[in-house]
Formats: sequence, C-alpha cells, structure tokens
Amino acid sequence: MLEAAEKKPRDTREKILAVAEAAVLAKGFASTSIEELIAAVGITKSGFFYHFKDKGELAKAMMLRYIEQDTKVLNDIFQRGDELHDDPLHGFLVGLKLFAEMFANLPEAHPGCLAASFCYQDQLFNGEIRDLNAASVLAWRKRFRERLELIAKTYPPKQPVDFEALADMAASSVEGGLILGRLLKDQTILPRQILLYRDLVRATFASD
Amino acid sequence: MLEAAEKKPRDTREKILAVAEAAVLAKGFASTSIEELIAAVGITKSGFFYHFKDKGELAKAMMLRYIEQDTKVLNDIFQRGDELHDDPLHGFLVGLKLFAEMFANLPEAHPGCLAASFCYQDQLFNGEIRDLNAASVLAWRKRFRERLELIAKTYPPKQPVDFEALADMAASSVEGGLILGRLLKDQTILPRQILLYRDLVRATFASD
DNA sequence: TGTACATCAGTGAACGCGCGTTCACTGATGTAC
DNA sequence: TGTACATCAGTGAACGCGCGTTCACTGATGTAC
Repeated sequence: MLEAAEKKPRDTREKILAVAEAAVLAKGFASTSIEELIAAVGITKSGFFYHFKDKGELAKAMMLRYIEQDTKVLNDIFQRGDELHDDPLHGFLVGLKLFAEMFANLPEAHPGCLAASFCYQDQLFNGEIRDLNAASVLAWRKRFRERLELIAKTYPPKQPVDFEALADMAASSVEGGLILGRLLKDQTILPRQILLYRDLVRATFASD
Repeated sequence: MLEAAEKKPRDTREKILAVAEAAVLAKGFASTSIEELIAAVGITKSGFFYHFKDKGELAKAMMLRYIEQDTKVLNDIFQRGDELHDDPLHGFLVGLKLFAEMFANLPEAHPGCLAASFCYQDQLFNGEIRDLNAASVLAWRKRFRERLELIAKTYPPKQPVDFEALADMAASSVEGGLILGRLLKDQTILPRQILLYRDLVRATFASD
C-alpha cells in the first residue's frame, strides 16, 4: 500500500496547475489563495514556492498550460473534420459540428475559459501574461482566417466578407456561449451558439 | 469657492458605484479594495460603510445599476431603429446597425461587461446577485426572441430556426466581442461582431 | 564498489502588510409642535 | 417663532485575520570519479 501512490516528478506541479485552474475559473485569480491550492494538493506552502517563485509565475504557467491544451483540442477536432470530408468548406463544417458536439457531450458544464477570466482581471498581471493571452487569440484568428480564405477560393462569396471578423467570431461564439451558459446554468447554449456560427459560415459561402 | 461644489444627496453613493465599476472591470471584484474607492471619491472608510453595510451590498448595488443602464441603452437604440423603419425586420436591422455604430463611436474602448466580470468570479457572490445576473441575460433573451418571432410572422424562414439561440447570440456577440476587443486592444472588433450577427439575422429571414 | 557532492522536492516557522468590519461619536439639515 | 428631537452623511481609531513571501533547513535520489 505504501508504494501504491508512486510519485512521478513534475506531478505535483501539474496537480497545482489543475487545481488552480478550476479555482480561478470559479472565483478569479486574486481570490484563489495559495493556501487553498496546497491544501487540495497536499503539500506545504514552501513546497508551492519551490515550484513557482511567486504567484505571478503560477499565473504564467497556467496561461501556458491553457494555450497548449487549447491548441491540441482545436488541432484534433478540425483535423478529424478534414479527414471526414475532403473539401475545405465541408471539412470545416464537419469540424464545427464536432466542436459543438464535444461541448454538448461534456459530462458536466464546461468550467469556462481562462483567457476570458484573465482578461477581466488583466490589471493583476504583467505584460508578459497579457501578451501570451493576446497571442492565444491571434492563434485562433489565424487558424480560422486561413481556412476561410481557403474556402473562398473554391466558393467565392457573392457579397464582400469581413474575413477577420468572421474568423474572430469562432472564438467570440465560444466566449459568449460560455458566459451565457454559465449565467443561465444551461450547457446547451454553447454548442448551439457554435452551430449558429456554422450556419453563418455556410450562408456566407452558399452557392445557391 | 467654498459653496461651488454643491453636494446633492446620493451623489457620493453614485460616485462610489461609478468608480467601483471601472475598477472591477479592470481588476475584478476581489482586487477592488474599499480603500481605493474612498481615496478616489474623497471620503473615509466609515463613510463608505454608511452607504453600504458590507462589500456584498456594494456588489448588489453595482449589478442593479448596471442592469438599469443596460436596459435603458437597449430600449433607446432599438426604439430609434423602429422609428427609422416601419417593418419588424428592417427596423431591427437598423437597430443592430445603430448598436454597432454606438460601440464604434465610443471615445475610448468599452471597459467591458459587469455581468461577464461577475460571472467569472461568481463564487464570491451570494445567490441573490447571481440571480440578478441571470435575470439580466434572460431579459436580453426575451427582448430579442420576441422580436425574432415577430419578424418570422412576416418573413417565415425557409429552414427551421433555433430562435432561442439566435436571440442569445445578440448577447453572446457582445460578450465575445468585448473580450476579443480587450485582449487585442482593438475597438473595431465588437462592432464588427455585431454586424456579423446582423448578417446572420438577415440571412435567416432572407426572402430571395 | 564505495564515497563525496549536487540536485530535487520539499518542511516549518515567522514576517508584515492590507484588507473588511466595527464602534462610539459628530455637525449640519429637516420636521413636529 | 422658537425649541426638541430625528435623520443624514459622514469622521477617527482600532480590530483581527488571511494572505503572499522569506529563510534556514532536510531527507531522498542522482551523478562523478
């Protein structure tokens, strides 16, 4: 029994980050105390400061972890979409459907977006963290904008399109859907917002 | 000079709420100290506790004030839209245009939405405040949903429409646009998101 | 194979500061009779 | 018209608690020779 809980190095650090993310999404960064994190993880305060030199470094590590996970999810989903349909538009539409389904099938409500949480408390953080956060939004913009412009080559839209705004609307729908879903305690709001975004993309490139 | 600054009663309370809103949108509720508010307003701490029995009552008053202002803005804008075009669809489209223009013409970036800020720190607040916040979203839903269903009577959509989600998308676009605009420090993002929402509404009821 | 040293992943105690809250009190204005 | 009292909009000092941070120290594991 004693050796049952084998400890991998870096394990504690990851546990701190996971617990911190849940707490920050529920109460905000300032109200998330180091005290409660170490209580949940089972170390002492000094143990925390071994992993992070101060609370600001915790914030930075949380942001980096969030961006990494976020990128991976998006890559996986939209790669699958393209595997399922060999056309830039329809592969994208399948991807958006999968994206919506992923949120619809979560066992419990999505806890929220760390970028949004940090955004509404950004005066607490240094420029480095704010830059990371901005970069994560720009990554969404780039990903979706490139896809939209690729689609436009095959399906030229009849009316002029604000590609940048239409690309941003992917992230915007997620942020908006998360907030409304949380405020109304309704898990279906977010996936339905994404499906509406999908409708708009389809209408934009409609050939009829 | 001494009587120049004439004090109206309730003036101090309103000043506290205005200063608090700006601070909360920048740093979050927990990091907004009573100390900084009274320094900005020019009273003592006891003066603050004369107006609010504790910090929770400040939060509640902020929420109530926010909802009131919010309702007034929406009423004005969409009433003007209907004055300018005597048709449920086109009056609404004009209203959305005015709404986007309002955000585009702000002298500086919109500071953000208190509902969203509170949402991402909701464990700090009691049920009463969370209920107020949920009610404010439901008011948006009701307002837009009723309008969309009115439009549908004159312009029956060719495909089935998720009216609830399409109504929610108004608030969702604003929340999403505010977050992206803030993260990228780009004031144009929010109005452009609203114009895309307008495109979707038009496409939904398109008669061609 | 044994020894010396370095690194890893923490412990335990103490710190000072800022925060929200309380309490007794006050001067100016409003109201009843 | 004057007096008594109540209410409004605060003041000033003190409080205790929780928080982030620091510092000296430690036992287990890894590495060099």
